[in-house]
This record gives sequence, C-alpha cells and structure tokens, in this order.
Amino acid sequence: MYSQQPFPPFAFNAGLIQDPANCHFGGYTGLGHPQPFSFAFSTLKSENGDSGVQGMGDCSAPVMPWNSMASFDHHGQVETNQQGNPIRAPSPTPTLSDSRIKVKEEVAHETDSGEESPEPKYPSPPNPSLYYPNTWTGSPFWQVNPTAGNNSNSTNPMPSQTLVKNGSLPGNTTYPTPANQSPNTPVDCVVSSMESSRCSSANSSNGAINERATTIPNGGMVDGGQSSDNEEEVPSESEMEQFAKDLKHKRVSMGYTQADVGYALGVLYGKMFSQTTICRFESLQLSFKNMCQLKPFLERWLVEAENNDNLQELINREQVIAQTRKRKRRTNIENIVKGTLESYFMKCSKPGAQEMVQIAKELNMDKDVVRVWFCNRRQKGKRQGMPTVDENDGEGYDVGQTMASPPVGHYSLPQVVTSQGYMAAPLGSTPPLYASAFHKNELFPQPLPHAMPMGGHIG
DNA sequence: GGTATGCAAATAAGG
DNA sequence: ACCTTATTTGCATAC
Repeated sequence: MYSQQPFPPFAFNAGLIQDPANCHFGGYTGLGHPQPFSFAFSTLKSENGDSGVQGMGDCSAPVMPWNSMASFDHHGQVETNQQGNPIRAPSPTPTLSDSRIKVKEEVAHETDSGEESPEPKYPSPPNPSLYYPNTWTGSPFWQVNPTAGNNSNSTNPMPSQTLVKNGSLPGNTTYPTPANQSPNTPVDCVVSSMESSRCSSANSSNGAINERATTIPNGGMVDGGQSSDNEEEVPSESEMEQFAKDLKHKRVSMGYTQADVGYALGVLYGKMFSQTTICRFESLQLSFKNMCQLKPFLERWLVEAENNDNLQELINREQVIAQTRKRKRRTNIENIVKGTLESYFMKCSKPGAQEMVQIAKELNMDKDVVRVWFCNRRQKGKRQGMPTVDENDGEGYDVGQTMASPPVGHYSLPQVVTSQGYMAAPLGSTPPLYASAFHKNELFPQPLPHAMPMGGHIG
C-alpha cells in the first residue's frame, strides 16, 4: 500500500526476526547521526545502506529495489580501480520477472501510447539506437510473495556474509556476470521498509503477465553490444546490474564524478539529475522502472563521454542549472516553519483552501508549497500509523488564533518537538498528538525567511 | 572532495 | 481544484 511504509518485520534465514521495536541498528538515533548497522552482519553497515540500515534503523526504509544487491558494494564490497576509486563488486543477480513485466507494461504505455504529454518526463536522447538484449530467463533470486506485496519475510535470503568480508575483490575491474556466481549467494533484500518505494514498483508487481516487448529509447550501444534494432526489450535485471557496474567503472576511469554525469545529462538531454540520483542508479537503489527510464540517458552519456574528450567543456553548470531544470527546486522549509506547520497540522490535518492560503500568507510561503507539505505530512502520518485530527477538519481551526503563537520569525525556544524534530509552535492548548526526540539543530531555530529553494538557485 | 544515505519535497496518476 | 497514493528526485549531511 504505502510503498514507503515499513514492511513487516523480516524473518531472516537465520531465524532472526526484526522487531520493529528494536529498530535501532542504524538511521537516526536521535543523536542526529546515522549509526552503523551492527548485528550479525556488522560489516554490512552501509552496504545495505538504505536497505538494511535505514530499514532497521528507523524502520523507515529504503530502497531496496528490484535488486537485492543494491548498495552492497558501497563499503565492504568495493573493488577499486587504478585510481583507488571504488568499483562495484559483482553480485548475484536477483531477478524479478514480474517486476520486469510490469515495467514493460508501464514503459510501453509511456512510450508507445505516445502519451502526448507536452513535456515528457524523460525526453528521448538524441539518436537513440536501441539495444537491450533480453535474455532474461532466470528465476527470482529471492522469492517475492506475489500476494504479500513487497518483500516477503521468510523467503528473503540473508545478507551475504561472504560478500561483505573483505571489501575487495581480485584486482581488476572485470565484473563477473551473474552466471559466474553461485545462485545461492545469499545476498539480499534486507530491504526495509519505508523507503521501499525505490523497490516497490518492481517488487510489488505480480501476476500480470505481459511479455510484450517494449521500446525504450536508448542512447546507443555501450560496451560493444550489437544494436541493430530500434526495438528494445526492457533490460533484464542482470543487464541492468551489469550496466550500472559498467557505468560506474567507466565513469570513474574517465575521471567523472557522479555530479558531472548528472549535469551532463542536463546538457545533453535537458534533464539534469543530482549526484544522488546518479549514485543511486549506480548502486541500483532506484526502482527497476526508474532505472529503465534513466538508463538510456546514461548510456548515451557514456557514449558521449567515451567519444568526446572535451565533454566536460560543454558543460557550463550554471547554464545547465538555469536552462535545464524542470523539476521545481526542492524547497527548504526552515525547521521553525515546519514546526509551525506541524502545529497547524496538529489542529487540522486537512485545512481548506482558504486556510491553506492563510497559512501560506502567514508563513510567507507559496500556497502550493503549503498544500504539498500538508499532503506529504498526511502521507507520512499514515505511513507511520500516527493519529491525525481529521475529525477536527475545518472545525476549531483558526489561523488567526494559531497565529497568536510566537510569530514566526522570532527567535524562540522550541515549544513542541514533533516526530520530525520540528519545533511546533504552541497553538492554543491543543497538545501534539505525538512528539519525540528532536534533532540536532533544532534547539535554536533560525530566523526566517522561511521557505526558499534549497541551494539558492532559481528554479 | 567524492560518494552514500535520511528525509521529505515534488510529481504522477487516478479519483 | 484538490485529494490520496505511489513514486521520483534532491538537499543536507554523514561517511
């Protein structure tokens, strides 16, 4: 249901069942620092990154997408190249046939239905030459209970202890193919929960069989494949995994950073991505569908980068930022403002349009930002199973009254610390429905201005 | 300084 | 126009 909602506790092979109540292996500990993941698989620390750590940590999980190996390489399982840069280690290839099927459907819909979205989410890279040999024939690496949504418990293999041992592989940068690996290599989806969105589109799919091949725009061959066709199948997970490895390897070899790649995509295709996104692509931490969407651009980038020594010169970052960013810049809402919003939320989780406008005005925010904030806040509340005050909707909601609380923009000690660690300004006598530890920087709220695009760039 | 991760803002899609 | 739900994406920051 909620893809970012915590999954049910995991039952690891070893019989360990993660008790949500003990979710403090990582993630936020209240001290503001993600703590190392440490239990039986101590070295997994971050290999699991989103998956294990986060999921275990705060039960807000991560992103363990379609690929159970996602992010395993980050710390323990790192191969390095000549420059000492980490190269992703080989991993067994989990295969999720149904995720592919679903992706096929979805991508097909997006591509051949010609959804005349005036502004396609992913513009096709120029000169697409398609190549996705679809040779997937494997069986799922881990069992996904088709009826239980994501992440079945008992069938999820344990994280591989063998994989995390040395943190390195024999010294070159060739990657064993999945075929070279033991099918039993138990690595896996220590996925966790809340952020499973990055996993969900793949894992949650089930059943619907649709083997129809679909076309994905592609930037051309990477790695000497034989492309002749303009039609291309959705890549298999192993292909995707391999591509991610190749991408990372080649990128590092050529001396580009993840950020460089993200910017370059903006230059080449008018669609810029953050370092984070590139990082997640490389570590397979995006949903399979998302990976499929980004892959063509990255393939194209690879071709460009390999053929153009001066690629970087083409990139004027500021220009790129100014010209290619379509997604609204993420707004940075000051903690104190979040606290105030939180206070409003406590009184009424679903303010009406007028109230929304009023709040926006009071907080000097864009109305849409306020609206989205409430949407996301409600969503978060549901994910966390927190009670809301819907019953108060519209009633007893008085912006004027709430504004009687310390005016935003004044320095003041926190009155209420919410689950987010935001300081919720006191609103009348309504107590918060929940409160928890605050985060590190919240004791001394910053003055407003309250909300502005992060990074200070113009969106 | 580059990369990985937590959290949540923004967006998509379907009511 | 706005909701819910699912998903994508990126800022801030830890590593």
